[in-house]
Amino acid sequence: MTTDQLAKIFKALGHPTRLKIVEHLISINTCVCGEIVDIFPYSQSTISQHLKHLKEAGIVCGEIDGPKTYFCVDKTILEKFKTYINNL
Amino acid sequence: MTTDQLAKIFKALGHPTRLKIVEHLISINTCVCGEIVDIFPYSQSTISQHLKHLKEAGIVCGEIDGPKTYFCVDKTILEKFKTYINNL
DNA sequence: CTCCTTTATCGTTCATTCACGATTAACGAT
DNA sequence: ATCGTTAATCGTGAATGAACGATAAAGGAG
Repeated sequence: MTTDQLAKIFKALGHPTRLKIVEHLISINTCVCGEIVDIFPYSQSTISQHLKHLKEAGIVCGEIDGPKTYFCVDKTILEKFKTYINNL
Repeated sequence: MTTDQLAKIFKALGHPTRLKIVEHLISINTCVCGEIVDIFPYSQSTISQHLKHLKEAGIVCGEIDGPKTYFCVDKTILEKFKTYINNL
């Protein structure tokens, strides 16, 4: 992983709401956008934008299934990220 | 550590230059601002701002010694940060 | 005291981010 | 074919960030 890729992940996690979204995704493994909207005091469009941000950083992936999208944390990337930090 | 504190650290590391500065500080333990300015293609004021950002996030500390300031990574905070990530 | 070095801060400009409501797109069910 | 649900995108405004040059502050050397 390049420094730029790592910095992108750090940046994506550098927002309280996005960090909490990732924590939530890890705890329940997978969920749809609507569930996250229900938990946080932000609009659907805001949550969708945060999820997009996390996806673009590569730390989260989404699978479209009909009108829903199932989001989950990319564990391969997360492990690489953890390894990087542990080597700091 | 609260989510907000953690997010601040993530955010501080979420810029390629700042991430490289932290890597450099870890590798040489401590150094002054001028050394960092010499390494990166940015002005003194820009580097100083990045260091301020890192200090405000708590991941870096600076000790004033005469006209110089010695910067280093706060290892206690770094360890707490690592622990958090490993528990993800 | 004056000069030089070192770092911090100020003020500016341009770009990006955050949050929102409104709209669009895609799909399922009736 | 239409309606309801779900999510993504568009467009906007306010706030923040990144980089710079110029200036200020603080200390050491002569």
